[in-house]
Order: sequence, then C-alpha cells, then structure tokens
Amino acid sequence: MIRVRFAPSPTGKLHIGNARAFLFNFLFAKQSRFSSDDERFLFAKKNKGKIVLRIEDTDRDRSTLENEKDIIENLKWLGLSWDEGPFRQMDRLKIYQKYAGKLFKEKKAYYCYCTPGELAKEKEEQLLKKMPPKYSGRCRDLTFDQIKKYEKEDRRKAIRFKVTSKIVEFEDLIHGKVRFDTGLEGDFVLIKSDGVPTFHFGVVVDDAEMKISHVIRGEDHLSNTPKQILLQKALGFLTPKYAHIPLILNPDRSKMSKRYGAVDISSYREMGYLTESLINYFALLGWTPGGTEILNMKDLIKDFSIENIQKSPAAFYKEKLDWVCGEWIRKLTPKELQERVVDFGYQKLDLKIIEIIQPRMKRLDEVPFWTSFFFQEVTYDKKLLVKDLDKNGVKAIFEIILSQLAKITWKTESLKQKSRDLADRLDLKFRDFVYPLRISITGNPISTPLFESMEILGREECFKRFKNALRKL
RNA sequence: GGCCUCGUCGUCUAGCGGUUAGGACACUUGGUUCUCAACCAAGAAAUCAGGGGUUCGAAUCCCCUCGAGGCUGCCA
Repeated sequence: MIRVRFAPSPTGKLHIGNARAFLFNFLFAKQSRFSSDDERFLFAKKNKGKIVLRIEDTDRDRSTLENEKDIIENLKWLGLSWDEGPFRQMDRLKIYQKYAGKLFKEKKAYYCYCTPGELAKEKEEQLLKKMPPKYSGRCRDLTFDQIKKYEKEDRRKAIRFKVTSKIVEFEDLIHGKVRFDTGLEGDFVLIKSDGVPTFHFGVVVDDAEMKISHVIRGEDHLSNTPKQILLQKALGFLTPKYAHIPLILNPDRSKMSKRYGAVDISSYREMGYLTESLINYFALLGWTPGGTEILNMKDLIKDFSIENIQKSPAAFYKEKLDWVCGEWIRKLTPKELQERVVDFGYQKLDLKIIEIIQPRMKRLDEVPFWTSFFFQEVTYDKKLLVKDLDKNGVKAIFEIILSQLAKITWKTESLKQKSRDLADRLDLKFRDFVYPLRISITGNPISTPLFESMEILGREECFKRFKNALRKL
C-alpha cells in the first residue's frame, strides 16, 4: 500500500515549493498508469495510495494558526485533497515522549543539560579553530554527581540522540544511491527542553506511526535523511522509500525568495491565475510529459512518473506560466469563463463580451483592462484621436459615421460592411478609418474588436461617444 | 571550512556510446487581420560549465577543476 504525506510547517503561507511538493506526492499516490480497458486498471484503482496531511507546528515561535489556515485553504483551492488529517504535531506530544523514553531506557539517548549559551560558545570555539561545528557530546557520559549538580541548579534538559558513527547509504528514487558518513554529525536533539520534539524526531516517529511508505519532499531534506534513518534503525522502524525533488529557483538561479517576486499561492490566486494553470505549470517544473505540455489533473495522474523527475533545480519562469494560463483560459467554454470571472470577484459579464476577451486573456485580472469601457465613460487624451490622418480627416470620419449609421441595423456584420463602404467613399485605408473610432469608443488603441464592441454597447451609447470625440477635435 | 546534490539554447527540457543535438515558452520575421490577441509559417538562439582521460567514436562512461544550491540549530 502506498502512503505518502505532505508535512508543511505553518511558519509561512503555502508557497510554490510546498504546493509542488504536495502535487508530486498527490500524483504519485493517485497515479494509475493503466488505461481503463487494461485489466490492471481495477487493481491499480483499488490500491490507490493515500495521502496524509500533517502540520509540523513544533516551532512554537514561528508557527501560526493563520498560516495553517492559509495552507489548508489554498490546497483546497488548488483542488489538492488529502485522505487523512490534518494532524498537528503539537497534539501528539505524548507519542514523541513515549518513543524518546524508549530510546532513553535503551541508552540510545541521554539528557543534555547544556545551556544555549554554552552550546553557542562551544560552536564559536570550534569555528575559530577551523573545526567543523559539532556537538561535543559532553553530556553523553555524565557522572551521577554531575547530574545531581545540574538538577540542583534547576537546569532545563533536552534529550539527545547518541549518533553512532557509520556509513549510511540509501537509494533515492530521484538521485539514486546516496551515502553519508554520520561520524561527521554530532549528537542531535530529539526532544527540546520544553518537551516538544525537534523536526527530525517528529518526522521519524510520525512517518512510522502513519505508516508512510514513500517520503517525497524537497531536496533541502536530502542531507537530513541519514539522521532520520539512524533514528528509524534505533527505534526499530522500517525505512520508507525516499524521493527528494529538486528545489525551485528564481529566474536568475538564486534561491527562491520573496524578495524576487511572489512565492505564496495566495498571491498567484490574486493575480488571476487559473488553478489548472498553476497545477499544470508546477508539474512542468522538473518533469516533462512526452507530448503536449497542456495537461489537466487527470492527464497528470495518468502520465506522471517519479522516475522522470529532473535531478537539477528548475527556475520559476513566469512567462511560461502566463502562456499555460492563457491556454487554459482558451480551453474553457465561454460559460465556464464567465463563472471564473465572477468567482474571481468581478461582475458577471455578458457572454458576448466573454467571447471577445477570451482569446486575448492570459489571466483573470486582465478583465478590467479589456472590458472597463463597456461600463464607464471613456477618458482619453484628444491627441490620441489623430494619428496618421489630420484633424479634418478625422472629423470627416465622425461626421460621415454619425450620418450614415443612424438607421443601419446595429449588428457587427452590417456595421463592418457599412464602415468599409464609408472608408472607400472617403478614400481611406480601412485601418486608418477605424482607428479614431476605436479611440472614441474604447479610449485605447488596443482593444477588443471594434464592431463587436459597438454591437454590444448599442447605438445610443456609441453615438454619444462619437459626438463626444467630435467635440474634442 | 566539512559533507551532500546538481550543471544541454535566455528559461523548462529531450537525449541514456554513432542525432544536421529535438521540442516548448520567450524573442525576431512573414502571413491573416479594424488594433491587440488568437491562429499559421519561417528564423535566430546550446564550443552540451571547463580540462583531462577511456573508446574507432562521448552531451552520454571515469577523474580533476570551476560554478550553483542544500545540510552542517533545543528552525523545519
């Protein structure tokens, strides 16, 4: 049985890296690479993996409920669901203490009475001597008297793990064989002096308790893995399979950070990216499908394979995300787009409007740019009206338009036909003829198609704007 | 500093001993067109980080160097 987990710590909002890690876990758990007519399909479906959500909130200073909410809400928004949880580590303290007690009894762990100050000093001295910083293990074999003394001083104590020096080797699903010498590690803390487990201990205990079969997480945890394997061995746990996915970088290949641009999912939501596009793009970061790059969740579940994940980190390239999102907007039916626009917080648009903005949009937040002229008076610099023609030429256009369109059927096709005739009559290129009209109607040299827009606006409103333009000239 | 991981067009990547090093985004040009998009066509863009090997032959295998990132916490 495949069981994976997503274990964010609520010290920040759900960000791109998190979301992608969840996606990869999700896809791995849900994948069934057999088509429905393959007899193995049913088997695969029945044995689909489970994904558990675990909140690693043991950093009491930085974890907030607000962040936890953001994480959960945005996962849901992305359409990423989980089968079990959320479990909070802070609700499970007794479990960790139980296992720590076991290690203590078996003399695989010990109490450490060192103060933060002493530890810092020790490290500083090592650094000064150009030695690798490593806990000396001074509390490892305290005498009875020393312990008594420390206890009398009322020192707080943490529980440390005795690191045995050996070569730890494991097979990473993405990187292949990786080996570490744990002799380079000092004894590390299992339970902090306030009784809360550290990251390493919490992870190992929970992964075992939750029967996690595959740990799929960011590559920043690769170097942490040997410590965790050591712990698993000491506790008699099975070691799960590991897959460390490459990190996401800024476009300049520096470490992804807020400084560079948006990293939180909520920001992308606010920018009007479709969830489909975000999911699609995240999958593309470090993984390549064989054929088309535009894939929905179903396609991804079908085609995704962990072996094809790239080893090297990928830079987050917004231009490509924009393209993916544009593709997704064009894949929607007008009715669907209409709903998305409303969900995003704008007013409900007439389907006729939707149809003309759809091929032009990359993101939902472009709606005002394309449509505001439909709903409010346009303001523009009168200089805009005159481009390749002189003032009198432009005047002539408005005059002829006002007189000739007064009774015509107000439909795109007839408007276009009539306009062509009028352009001919004035001996003007159609584009030159249309240009000032576009400005007068939309206020912008870039807009939705003129005649479609005019049909939607209606004769009365259009005439108002034409007259307005004429007055400006 | 030590340890680990990674290194193919600007970006995401295909490639797994013999390819004109392929595709996608972005970019440029042309077509279409009432503008902008969309769409179609073409083009530019990679001394495969560098240097040594192995081999008839290396982006692919080995070694070294360089560069980037990660870990080295009573953060996760």
